[in-house]
Amino acid sequence: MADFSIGMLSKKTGCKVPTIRYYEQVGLLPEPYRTEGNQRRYQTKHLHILQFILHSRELGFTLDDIRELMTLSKSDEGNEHKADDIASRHLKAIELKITRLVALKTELSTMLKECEHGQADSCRVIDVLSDHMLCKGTH
Amino acid sequence: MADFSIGMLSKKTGCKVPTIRYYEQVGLLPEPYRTEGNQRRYQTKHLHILQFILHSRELGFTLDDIRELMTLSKSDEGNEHKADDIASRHLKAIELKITRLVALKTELSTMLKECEHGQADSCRVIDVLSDHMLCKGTH
DNA sequence: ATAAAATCTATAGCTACTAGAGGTTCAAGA
DNA sequence: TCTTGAACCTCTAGTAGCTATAGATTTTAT
Repeated sequence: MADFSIGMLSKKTGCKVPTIRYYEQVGLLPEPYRTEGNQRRYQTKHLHILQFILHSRELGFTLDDIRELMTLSKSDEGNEHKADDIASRHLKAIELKITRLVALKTELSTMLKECEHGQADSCRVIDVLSDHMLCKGTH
Repeated sequence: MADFSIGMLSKKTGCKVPTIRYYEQVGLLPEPYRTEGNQRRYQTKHLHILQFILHSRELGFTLDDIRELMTLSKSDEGNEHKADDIASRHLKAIELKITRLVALKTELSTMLKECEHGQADSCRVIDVLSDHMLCKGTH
């Protein structure tokens, strides 16, 4: 029931202390009250909000996205579609990233395999990087 | 044969002018000579080095990686394995990123699907984000 | 009462650029 | 040759999302 310090909030959430202060500074986490000695004291509501932020971050949402999602969740009905839009937009971005990374992975593995199969002193990593033409059609 | 301006180098490579100056500033691209009026004039060697940088960046190497790769390519033999190491390390990092992104993608799609199949006003995007327990086992 | 641990603010640093201000130089046409 | 406009110059500050440091204060435990 007792309110808790920033260190406790950090332990409960796994979020580093300076990061908590940073989220407050950029307006994501509401300012808690202070002790007479000016230290922050948090309540359950702060815990929930911080968890929301952290979970959204894990899912790759930007702080701006999160800001928007939070105002949506506070305001009246009819905003679900907006939250939906933000999430779908984000999903598309992630799919694109995956596609690109898989292509990179392929190119890198090819480069490394060529290296392995050559003679000991013919590793081509640097040569391949120097020469665009050696890329196997991924760009 | 003629040496060329920064704008020309930019056109030849697709790299923006301020970015070229930035690469010079951080020591990746050697300083070219200057005209009497203090403008940069590049030669073919700069073009090749910049292409090396850009290609490595496309493959997701950091500027520090690239710096290391470039010193390796300059120095004596026996360094191929180091270049190899950098590349394999990088490949592993990419594979990890892909795994994580695929998990994210799954979680996001699930979230969005739950939203679609519910009644019109029961979109759960915000609720799911608020509650860690609703994640389907991806963390 | 004291000492250690935790907290406070403020500032600077990180990556890899990008944008802007305010001034100079170059190249081409008249 | 002169002029004009595009391209160039340097320098500073801003972006995202923190992290690290310094130096001072407060809280907690003994």
